[in-house]
Amino acid sequence: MKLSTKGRYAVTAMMDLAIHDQTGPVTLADISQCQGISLSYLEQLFSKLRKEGLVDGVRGPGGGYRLGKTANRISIADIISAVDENLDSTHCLGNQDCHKGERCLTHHLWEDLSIKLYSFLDDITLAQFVNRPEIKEISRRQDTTASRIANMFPPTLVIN
Amino acid sequence: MKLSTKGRYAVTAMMDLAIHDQTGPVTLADISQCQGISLSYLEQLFSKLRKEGLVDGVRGPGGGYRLGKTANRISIADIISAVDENLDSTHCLGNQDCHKGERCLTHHLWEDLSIKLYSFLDDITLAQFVNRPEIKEISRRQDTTASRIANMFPPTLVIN
DNA sequence: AGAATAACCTAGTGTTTTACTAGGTTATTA
DNA sequence: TAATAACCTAGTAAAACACTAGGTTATTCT
Repeated sequence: MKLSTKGRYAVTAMMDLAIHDQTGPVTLADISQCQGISLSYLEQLFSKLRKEGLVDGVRGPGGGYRLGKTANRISIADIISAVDENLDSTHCLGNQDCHKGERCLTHHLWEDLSIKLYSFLDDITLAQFVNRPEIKEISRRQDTTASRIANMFPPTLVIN
Repeated sequence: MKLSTKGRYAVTAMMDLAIHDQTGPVTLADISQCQGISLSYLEQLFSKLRKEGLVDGVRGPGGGYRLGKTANRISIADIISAVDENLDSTHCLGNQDCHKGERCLTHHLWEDLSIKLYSFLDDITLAQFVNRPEIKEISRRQDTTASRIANMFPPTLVIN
């Protein structure tokens, strides 16, 4: 389980899709402009998301991307795992010389932590973000100004 | 909140210190050999850990590093924050052109998730790993072989 | 049918981060 | 006084990140 800017890009982009799930597909050009990520980089990320079945691509005018499953079946862990290569090279590599055994000990402890973290992120779904009434309202109307939304969303929110 | 191999190195090294907290300081040379990380790289990581007060360095023969606080006051989040630069550049940079406001929306949603993740990792302390009876036994005796420990620690463990 | 759209694909590139090497100095212990 | 091990700095190879540039395919609208 790795967590970097790349994962954040993917998650926020998926949030965008989830918000507009009822409205229709979202183009990568829109996400690119809104979130300040290069179009081609987004395409690469979405290629991986698509291979994992997290999004569906719709070609042609009026097309874009939409969620590949319902929002409550897409977890944050799903998204991050999809874009990170995640070779998971945590398995004892060349540690046979560890006479006291601490290597394997800390390795197991880390693996345990890693599993707990994954479970944590796997229990958080896109639906938990989108099914809040304030957000539903925003996804319904398209003409909302940024300032109004900023008022509706103070810096700190509480999920669930 | 970033999570990478670097963070894992720091966490597992700190677990090592926690395990030997009663026994005495642990040298970076030992950790380097056991965990397969270069000594100088460890020194750089521990320089940051030291600046955050998470470890104390003991010079000279018989020296090494020990925990800077009690294990129950050192969280995983503390350790990861210490070694990652963590400029936290998630704050709306050049997104004023976002006419529909989705950028700020997803930004807040991500920030919320980020806070939840931090809280999660901040609630897990080194003590939770070390205070288990099996591990206490291991830290008591020094002659334990790796195979015996491997038997004591199946791949999947459950914390708390 | 033709033009526009937008997904989809590949190769290459600058930048940053990662992890390491190599050299040192200081403090402590035997 | 010699050995130890923290502590420090500079430089570097490799990987990951994020982007540019060029295309192709499928779909929709005129």
